[in-house]
Amino acid sequence: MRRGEVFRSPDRGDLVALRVAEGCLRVCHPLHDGRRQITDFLMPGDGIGLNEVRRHNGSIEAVTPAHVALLATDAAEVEGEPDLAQARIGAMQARLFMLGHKNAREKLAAFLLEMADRIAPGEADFRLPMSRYDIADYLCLSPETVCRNFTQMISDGLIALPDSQTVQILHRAPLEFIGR
Amino acid sequence: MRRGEVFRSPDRGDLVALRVAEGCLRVCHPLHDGRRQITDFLMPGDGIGLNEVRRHNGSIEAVTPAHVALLATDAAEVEGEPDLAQARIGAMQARLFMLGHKNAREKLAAFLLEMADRIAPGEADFRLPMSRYDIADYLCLSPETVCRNFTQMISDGLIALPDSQTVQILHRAPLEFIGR
DNA sequence: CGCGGCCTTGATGTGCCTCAATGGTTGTGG
DNA sequence: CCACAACCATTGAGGCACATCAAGGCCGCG
Repeated sequence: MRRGEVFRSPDRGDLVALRVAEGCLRVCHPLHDGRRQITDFLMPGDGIGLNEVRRHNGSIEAVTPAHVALLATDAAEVEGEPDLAQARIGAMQARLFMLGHKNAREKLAAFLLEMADRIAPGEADFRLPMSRYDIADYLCLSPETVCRNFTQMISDGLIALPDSQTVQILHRAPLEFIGR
Repeated sequence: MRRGEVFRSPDRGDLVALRVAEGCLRVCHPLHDGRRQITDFLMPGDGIGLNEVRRHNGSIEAVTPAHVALLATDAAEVEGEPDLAQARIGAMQARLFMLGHKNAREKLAAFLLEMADRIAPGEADFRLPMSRYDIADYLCLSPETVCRNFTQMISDGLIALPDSQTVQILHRAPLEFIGR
C-alpha cells in the first residue's frame, strides 16, 4: 500500500483478517461529530480481525508505505482464535484505563513507552512513523496538547527530539513512573 | 451474595467464568492513584470470563443482593468462545468511543439508554441499582458531575426522577441524539 | 517560486474536578 | 425506641487542565 492509501473493509467482504509485513498502518473510526478516533497502530507482525473494524465502519490507512497480507481463511480460525481475541481484550482494557483517568502528560508517557517497545525494543532511540495529529487521535487529545507535552518532557530532560520524528528516551524510569 | 460482598478472583483459581442469575454486580479495577474504575455492570443473564478480571487484579462486588453461578468448565470452552469474545470486544469498543470523545452530558445520556435497555427494555421507567458514585466510576466522571447532569436533564424535561433511584425517560429521541 | 501540510507556540475560554457544606436515609447498638 | 454513625445525594464556589482559535515557521513538492 502506498502512503495515505485507504483500505476500507466493506470493499472486500471476503476477507477476514490482515497482517502487516512491513510499514505502519492506522485503524481509524469516524465519529458522529466528524472527528475520528484511531483505535490502534499496526506494526510489522501485527494482525487484526476485520469484523472488529467493520463493526463501527472503520478503515485501515497506510501511515507509511506498507506491505500487508490479506487473509481470507475461515473466520473461526482467525478471529475466534482464543489467544488473539484474549490479547485484544487485554490491550483494549489497558486503553480503557488510559483514556479514563490519565492526563495528557501521562497518556503521552505511556504512548512513548508503548511505541519504543513495539518499534525498537532495547534501542536507545526510535522513529515515530505517525504525525502529531495521529497521536492526538489515538490518545484522544488535541494535537496542540500533544505538542506542548512533548516540549514539556524535553525541558524536563526526560526525552530528546533530534527531529520531530525521532525520539530518544533519556530517562526511562521516571517516564515509566508517569505512564503507569 | 450479600449486598456489598466482594468476590476477588484470585481466591478461586479453579473458576473460569461467572454468570448472574439475579441482582446486579459491578466489575471493579483499582487504579494506581487509589481510585477505581468500573468496567462493567452485570445484570441477570450476563456472564464474564474471570481471566479478563484477573488480568488487572480486579474484583466483582454485589451492588444488590445477588445470585451468581460460578463456572469451572474448561477455559477454552467458556472464554475462548468466539461469540462471547467478539461480543466483549464490541462492547469495549463502544466504551472506548464513549470515554474518548463524549462529554459528561453525552456520557450520561448514553448510560441511561444502555441501562434502560438492559434493565427494563420497552418499559417507561426503571430503577438504577447502583449509586451515583458507581455511575461516576463507570463513566470516568466525578459523582458531583453525574449529579449535576441529572438535574440538568430534569430541568430540560428529558427525564424525571420520582426518587433518586427511579428514572423515567420522558423524551427518548433527544436523549438518543445526545448519547450517540 | 508558491502552495499545502505539519509542527510549534501564544491567548483565551470553559468543562470538569476539587473542596466544602447540608440534608436525607439507612443501619446499628445501647 | 432513640441516638449516633456512615453513606449517599445534592448544590455552591473556585481553580485548573485541556480545547479552541489564531498565527508563524519549516519542509517537501509541483
